[in-house]
Amino acid sequence: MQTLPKELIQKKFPNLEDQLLDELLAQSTLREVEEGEEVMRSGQYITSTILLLRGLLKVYREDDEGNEFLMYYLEPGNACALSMMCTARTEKSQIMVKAVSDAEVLLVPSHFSELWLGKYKSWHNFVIASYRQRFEELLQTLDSIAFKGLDERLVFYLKRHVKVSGKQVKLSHQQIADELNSSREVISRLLKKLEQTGAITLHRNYIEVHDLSIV
Amino acid sequence: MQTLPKELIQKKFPNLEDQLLDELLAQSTLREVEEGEEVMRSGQYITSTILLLRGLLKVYREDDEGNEFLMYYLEPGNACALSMMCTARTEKSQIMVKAVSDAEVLLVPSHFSELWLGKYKSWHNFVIASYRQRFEELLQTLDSIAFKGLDERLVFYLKRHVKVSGKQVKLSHQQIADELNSSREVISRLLKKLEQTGAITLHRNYIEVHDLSIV
DNA sequence: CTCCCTCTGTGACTCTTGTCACTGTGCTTG
DNA sequence: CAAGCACAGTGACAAGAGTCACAGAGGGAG
Repeated sequence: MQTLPKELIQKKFPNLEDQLLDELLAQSTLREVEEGEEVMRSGQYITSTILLLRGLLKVYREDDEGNEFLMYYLEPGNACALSMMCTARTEKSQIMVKAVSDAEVLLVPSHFSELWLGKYKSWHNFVIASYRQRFEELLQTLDSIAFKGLDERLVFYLKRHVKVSGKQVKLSHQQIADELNSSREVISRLLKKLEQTGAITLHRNYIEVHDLSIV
Repeated sequence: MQTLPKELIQKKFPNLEDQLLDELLAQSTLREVEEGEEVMRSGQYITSTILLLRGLLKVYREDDEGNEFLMYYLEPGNACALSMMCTARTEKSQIMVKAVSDAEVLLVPSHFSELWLGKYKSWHNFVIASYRQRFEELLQTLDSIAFKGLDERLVFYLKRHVKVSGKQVKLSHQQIADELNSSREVISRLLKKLEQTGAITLHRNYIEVHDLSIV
């Protein structure tokens, strides 16, 4: 546990009212997570709303057979919408949140998260805005899966990665395949094609993105 | 325009507070839609939140090439979560809401919908509950597309249909294919297989569902 | 009853994606 | 330096799904 400078939270979540910030400081706990660590695991009981202060998180969907795919990223100032839906989720398919880089998250006990919905206007605005934003992103992911071939999905995936982490994509083909719920060989082939168009350059363990709009 | 009996709304939306019901009566308009009519069309500018009083609606996702697939159903007492996100949606991919049966919808101008979020606790609870419910359903749809083959998706589709409309599925193979974003021949073949297991019986223009749990 | 149109069934073919097997390659570690 | 290992490339094959062509079958309209 570290000290929680109010200014930091205020900076990342500028729309929350002052009194709420005080309650946030009082009731929530700060957690530091390391790169690669799972912030939230499938099947786990959700007791806190997750607010991201620093770092980058990935949110995956998993099924009961170990398959997974990337739904979207969370950046500082975002909240995990799914952690706000503390309905009793007894389904098989579940959510996994993993830290892409070292990160700091603020854990708000669900109890307060619910309470504040009625108490603080800025909180319920924030929650509704979060839902909307995640809904939109989820729809985009859904589109790409439902309507596009794997080649286009790969481009979509790379574009999104570039947006949050820059043009040096430090991932192996296997990792990309996992996040697209595909297989390594197929991804290798498609990446090779992309390289031939000049959109990317392949290296060992990382990909250099030049221009994905030309594809 | 018909008269709007307050009792009817109260019955379908039991959690809305009394004063809000009065405002609802005052500010919203009732619209009757016929079977097959499109309540909301792709690309259209969304100016109202849709509350369903009677009938059954289907919500589709469409892309720019005319492809579509069914996201979920709306039943009386539900609201179209997407119509609540009146953010400027300039994307190509869009939403379409179609009436499965004759239906009555209540159109609440977005202005009031937003206003009430702060004014009525029961309204913002309702909105948040709607988001959650749709989010859950969307995730289920996403799962079936991402992780399952077309055969399982077809079963999922039929199950959902049975839940909202009963065991007499009055749809042609072509319609089903469209809603799964597939093709008629493939659906015909898969249905034939299902019939051979005894789960369903095929007729002209409708399917009789016996037991989909055995598949 | 007959014509016609829509719906359904089926075989043949293609394309995409996944799987298997194997090779090569560069980094790391002893 | 040599061995080992994860990563990457590639060909061959299989399975799933989409497309094309066409044949029946059923129902409605005249």
